[in-house]
Amino acid sequence: MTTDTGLTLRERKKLRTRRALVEEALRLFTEQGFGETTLDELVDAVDVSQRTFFRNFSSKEDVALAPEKELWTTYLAELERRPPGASTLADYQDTLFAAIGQMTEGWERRFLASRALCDRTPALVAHSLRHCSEITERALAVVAARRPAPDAAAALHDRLLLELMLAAWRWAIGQWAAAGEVPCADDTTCRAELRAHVRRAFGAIPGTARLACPEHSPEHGPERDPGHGEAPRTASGGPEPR
Amino acid sequence: MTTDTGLTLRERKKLRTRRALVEEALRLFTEQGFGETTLDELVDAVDVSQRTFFRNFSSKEDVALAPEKELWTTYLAELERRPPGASTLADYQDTLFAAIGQMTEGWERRFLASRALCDRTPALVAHSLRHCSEITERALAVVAARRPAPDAAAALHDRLLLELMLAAWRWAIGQWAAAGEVPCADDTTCRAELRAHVRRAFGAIPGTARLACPEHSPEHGPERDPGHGEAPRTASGGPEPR
DNA sequence: CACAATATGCCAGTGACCGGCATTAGCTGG
DNA sequence: CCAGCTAATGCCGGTCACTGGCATATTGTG
Repeated sequence: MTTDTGLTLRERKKLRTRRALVEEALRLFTEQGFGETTLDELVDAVDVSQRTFFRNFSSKEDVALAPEKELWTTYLAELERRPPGASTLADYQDTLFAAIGQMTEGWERRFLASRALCDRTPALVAHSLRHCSEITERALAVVAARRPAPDAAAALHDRLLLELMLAAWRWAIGQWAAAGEVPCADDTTCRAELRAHVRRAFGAIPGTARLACPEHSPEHGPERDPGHGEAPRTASGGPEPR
Repeated sequence: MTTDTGLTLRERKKLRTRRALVEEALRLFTEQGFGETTLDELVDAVDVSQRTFFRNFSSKEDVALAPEKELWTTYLAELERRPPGASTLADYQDTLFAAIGQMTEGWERRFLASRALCDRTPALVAHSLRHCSEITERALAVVAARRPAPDAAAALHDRLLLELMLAAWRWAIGQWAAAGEVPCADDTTCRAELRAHVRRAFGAIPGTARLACPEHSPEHGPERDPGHGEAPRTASGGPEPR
């Protein structure tokens, strides 16, 4: 948990309005919908001008996704701060947990609200995914800076591993949100449950990985019929079909 | 390649303006930028009203991403049409190749233009990723309909495999675009190169998969220092710390 | 206290997007 | 060939997100 000490008065003031905007935005969007809430309503409720809003957030979507951005900004900082590890899944998970631990109070509530909004609002999904992809690029840059990929294949591996992790993350928060519809007892247990979901999702990755290797037995869904009549013709490795 | 025969005159006319809009949009956006081109410029160039534009496309971004949508719509149709296979990576690749084969003439040129625009325009990235995620959901629904996942873990595996595939796809078209800056000799070879890139990217997935298994040796980046002093404490598999 | 640096508010503009309504153009049965 | 139907289109007005310019206020500093 970070605190505000060491900030100048002006900065604290700005931070206060910023937080008020996030809080009020999540409240309004949740109550009456994202598209149904105008910016004027929001800024009137917080009693600031539109100009001020746009100096704090780049768009209407931005404020709704503030909790998500907060996490990933911290994640990147943490990734850069940490000693260069092997950049494995376990490393990524550690870094993620560290970032989660640094979130300010009430973050889990805000984040869940933000996520629920995403589920209702396609425009928010788009912005969220874009943000994710930007994080991916930046994280890849960090990893590449300390351990340059020897060739294109290695670079692809790094990227796929990261995307795999993000997919697992998305799954985890999906599960978390589904279980968290009924509000948690308190913030601490709520956050602990998030960690548990993340652990579970990350733990499933090796299984998927094994599944992706065609040479290994699929071992999943034994009820399948491998000898199907009109089986899909094998495409990988065959000669170039015009 | 699909042809227009069997369509009524009205439908052909509509299709013509639709295509003209895509063509002109890609041209204008490429020449003077996405944000710098107003809708009025576009519709004036094609000589239709804004109203007509919005009956063909849901947004300004939509028209810029039309080639991408064309591919994935065909992909989904193809996925549903095909006999239920094992839903492996090879299946997905086959389906993808089939969809690529059905694209209309000049698709590769349009698609590359659209992609180049994405690289320049964050807003387009957002919409593109959202579209991808929608395709993922629909594809998962198709797969689940014919082979319901026995449990949550299996469902997660299905999802991760699909996301892995899409990540590989994005990588492949990235490579394709990079190589295709210098225009291809002709459309056929251009498309053949795309297939080659996809094959290569998909082929790399098992390697990544192996990498994601912690029990296997990393085998990639032997210059690493595994015995680092402040090694990250193991996170996966430990007892649940409440 | 004077002065510099920001933050803020106000305002007018631009452009995407969406309704309603009249008009036109392609379809269809006689 | 014509009348009637349907669907596509154009026109128009309105809403709203977002931007830039400029004056004002508030805070940090010597």
